[in-house]
Amino acid sequence: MKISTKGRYALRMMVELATKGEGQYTSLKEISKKQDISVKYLEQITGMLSKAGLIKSARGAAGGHMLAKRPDQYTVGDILRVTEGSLAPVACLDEKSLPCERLGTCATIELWQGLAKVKNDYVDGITLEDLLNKYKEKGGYEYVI
Amino acid sequence: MKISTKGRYALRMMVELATKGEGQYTSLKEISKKQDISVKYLEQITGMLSKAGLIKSARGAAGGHMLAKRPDQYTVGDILRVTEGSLAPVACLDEKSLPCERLGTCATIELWQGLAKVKNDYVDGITLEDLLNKYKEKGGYEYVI
DNA sequence: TTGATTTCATACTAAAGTACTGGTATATTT
DNA sequence: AAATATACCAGTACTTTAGTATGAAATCAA
Repeated sequence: MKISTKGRYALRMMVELATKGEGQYTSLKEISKKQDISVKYLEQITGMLSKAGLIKSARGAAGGHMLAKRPDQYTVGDILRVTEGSLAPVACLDEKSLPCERLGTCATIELWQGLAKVKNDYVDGITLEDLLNKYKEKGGYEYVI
Repeated sequence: MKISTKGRYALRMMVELATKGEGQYTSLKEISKKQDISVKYLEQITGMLSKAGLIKSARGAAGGHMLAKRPDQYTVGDILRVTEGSLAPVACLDEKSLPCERLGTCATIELWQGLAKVKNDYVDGITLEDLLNKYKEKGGYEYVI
């Protein structure tokens, strides 16, 4: 019942990207230093986010990654669902899952549907901008002139 | 981010125990048949529930398991926290965990605390009796005269 | 054009967690 | 004593997690 490092690191990386001005690329090397996560592992995460269209990436010497939208346009749910897969607490609620044969007499399906809903509603009520503001508040981001 | 079989089976078993009158033992053999879960695996789950005081168990020929309280006295959260451990989405929120060294600048701790709260509040708002009623509604429990 | 930098795409691996099964001991009823 | 039933401890196969390793491809600067 835990969020994996993929999802947690993805949020930390997105916050880091959000500290940069629009149209500016940030390299994984830099994020790796600031967030203490290996470049190689970050690459896997940017792969997911890039494929899902959440970030734009550019190769080469001056390349890196940048947000595809403004920080307030991302919810935490958007980012977690890409990196963690569905937030559903049971497999039978996943989109790709086969219908459960116990569904007819299942006493708990509404329970799980409800739990999925409160989780999704909660993470969709918080934006990347909210996280960025927390980060600034706590001084994790040094203001640069 | 999934509930494991331990938690799911525990709920199904508790519902099955709840169908029985007060003071009446149910054997794992019977639950195993009705819920199609191996007796051996159910043993592990009853072990946890028994240790936590959620059920009373008796060995011997007429033994089995029974609820320690009325169905409306259990929340789903009570049962899940025993079998799944904490519902916290990140390890640093677990009681026994060491304090996170990143806490000072962590932009996401409030996010995880909030998610833990909505999850716990939700599962604590549903009782075993609610599940039992669903089960009866759906005909999973045959009424015995 | 060469070299440095950076992403992209897989493959691999060690450790941990999940979902069980098996065997023995113990307790109770008949 | 025999049958029934849980309790407890161990083992095991499988999957997932959390990375690391290798190398190719693209871009830019000198």
